[in-house]
Amino acid sequence: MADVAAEAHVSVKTVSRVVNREPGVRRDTELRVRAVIDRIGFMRHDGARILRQGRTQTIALVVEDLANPFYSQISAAVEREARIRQYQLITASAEGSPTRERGVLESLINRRVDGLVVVPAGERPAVDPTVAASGTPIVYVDRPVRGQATDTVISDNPGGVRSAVEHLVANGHRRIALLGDDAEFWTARQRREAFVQIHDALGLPGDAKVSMGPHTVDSLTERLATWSRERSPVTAVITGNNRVTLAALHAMRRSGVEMGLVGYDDFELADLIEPAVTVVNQDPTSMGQKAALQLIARILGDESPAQTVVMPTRLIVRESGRLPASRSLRKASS
Amino acid sequence: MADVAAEAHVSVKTVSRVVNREPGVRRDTELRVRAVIDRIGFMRHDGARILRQGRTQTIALVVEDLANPFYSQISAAVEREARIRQYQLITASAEGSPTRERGVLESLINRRVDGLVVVPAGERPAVDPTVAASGTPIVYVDRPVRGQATDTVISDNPGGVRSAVEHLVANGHRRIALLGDDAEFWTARQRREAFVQIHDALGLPGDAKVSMGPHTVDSLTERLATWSRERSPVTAVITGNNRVTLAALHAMRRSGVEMGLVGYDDFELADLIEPAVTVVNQDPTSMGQKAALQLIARILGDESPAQTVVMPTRLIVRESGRLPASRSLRKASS
DNA sequence: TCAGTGCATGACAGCGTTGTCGGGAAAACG
DNA sequence: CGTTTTCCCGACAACGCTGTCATGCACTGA
Repeated sequence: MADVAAEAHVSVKTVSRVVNREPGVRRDTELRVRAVIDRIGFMRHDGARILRQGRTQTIALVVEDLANPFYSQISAAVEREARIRQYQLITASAEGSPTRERGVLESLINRRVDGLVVVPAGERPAVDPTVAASGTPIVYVDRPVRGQATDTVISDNPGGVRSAVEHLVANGHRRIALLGDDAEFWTARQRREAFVQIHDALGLPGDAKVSMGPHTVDSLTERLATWSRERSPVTAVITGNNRVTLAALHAMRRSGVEMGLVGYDDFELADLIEPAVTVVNQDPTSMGQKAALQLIARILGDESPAQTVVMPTRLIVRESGRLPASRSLRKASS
Repeated sequence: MADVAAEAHVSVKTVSRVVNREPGVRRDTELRVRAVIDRIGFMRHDGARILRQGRTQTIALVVEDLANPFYSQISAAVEREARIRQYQLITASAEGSPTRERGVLESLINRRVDGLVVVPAGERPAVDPTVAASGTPIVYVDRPVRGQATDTVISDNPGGVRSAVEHLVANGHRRIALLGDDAEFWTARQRREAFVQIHDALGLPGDAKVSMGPHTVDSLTERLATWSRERSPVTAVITGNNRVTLAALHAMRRSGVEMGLVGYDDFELADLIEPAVTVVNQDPTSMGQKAALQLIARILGDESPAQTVVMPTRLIVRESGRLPASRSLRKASS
């Protein structure tokens, strides 16, 4: 900027004014400055600008695994909202480790990001004290965090589970089991509790059968085989998220057991496998968008009380929820 | 930092030394400083540090659509390599628009990111002049860019297409067509050219049939119907990428035509749909990793000539490449 | 005892901007 | 024509940190 100033015979401040389109520069001076800028290819150094102004116009997103479609959709949505509002997005993944998450958060706060969208890793005692102390606005997504009230966007897990169970029941299933993901995850636990509660509320026979992860195709194959060999066999399972659904589908294919299935999380091609998989769809795009908007509102000074937004889920009915018998009927008639 | 210095009765420089674990601080001074740091919750302001040191320890990734699994895998890989080496990753999406891409790049350079990994959008005349002028190292992924030599990581499109065609031919197919994506994409064009060339080289009957995108399920349904009604009908198609594969699968399901299929890009559950889809697998994770490593090498001063890395593809043989007849045989015998 | 050596520490400048303020010239006004 | 207002513009400091260099002190060896 000093170079430009020298070349154009003005002060750095005037160059600054031109670059930022501030008023108070005569037309011809502006043109002169612009000419020099173009000639020597000057580009404003935003680092210095940030240091001076105290705002980074950057938000950060911390997730577990960017390659998981659920998170990548959230990520795409957050990036989009941020970009539209002139914020840049730093994405970081904690790979599910609270330790790494701590480090990542610290580093982001050192950078003075204006705000954070976080899918908290594993079990956490409370809002991270580092973050809390920094005063950086933060919005949690998918899983809440214990401790003082914070903005949170989660999806309606009990509602989703209920819709799944009710759908199976409506299709004649009575012995329904849950294949949850690792109970370390809050969502997995919440879905488990909802399942047990609804199972009992509906007066389904026996105790609610639940198997929590982590699952492998092998372990699931065995599990399903066991369940289907019981005196009153399980006829349908609900899978706790996209990972489990995938593994369960493989296990079913391998072992040949035919069970009803409702998966948590929609996925591409769910309608093309046989039978087409009925799912509880969470809307990660909306969740990401909602979180980003809420965060930016906070950054812009919104002081209203912390808010927990519960996003509705939607049951996408395909075929896997029917009784195997009725599925064959459909096939024959089509 | 000044506050800490005052409280601890040392100079800011000493605080700086402690914070950065520089040598030359007596043990007791260090402890005193640390105590103050903890007490008042000081956190280093990396913005200022960056301004002083000239290095941002940040790289940026520009892709088309973060929600597309192909890009989200690249993104996850780049983030991982970056994080391991203490770089942060800014992710930005250009949504396929060269204009937006220009803006995004400019903004990233203003931030003085240390390097860029870019999946260039659409058609581009050459290396972006803004970027070129800034001297920021850049690595292109998935598609090269015309103009001066630059580091590029692409996958072996001709090889991938050849393996697909050969596989289909080996399974008895002769009338093979290509469903490419939008010819605006370099990869789509390259795969088309490879297809035509191999088609002719193998002496397959007739002209190589090609239909480029953008495709919809509707348009594909019609296209496939037309092809299968010809005097010598097309018996197998190759789809140009994951998007097209998905649409084609839906179209096939809807129209009931039975054709051989080899898809470009592997996808989850490809093995569970009926018939299991044979694919040409590119390895986005390796591509992202390779690109990140190359970029960081450049940042660290690697001056060797620009390099184009061609990543091999791998044909994952499942069932969709067989002739429909032999597929039924398999089903009956299993 | 004195010069020489090494270590711990501090003063200072400067990274590239922008906010504040003040000054001078031109324009407007009485 | 003198005075006030308006408009442009520049000087300067400061954002928070770190690299350089200087300083002072303790210790060593002759």
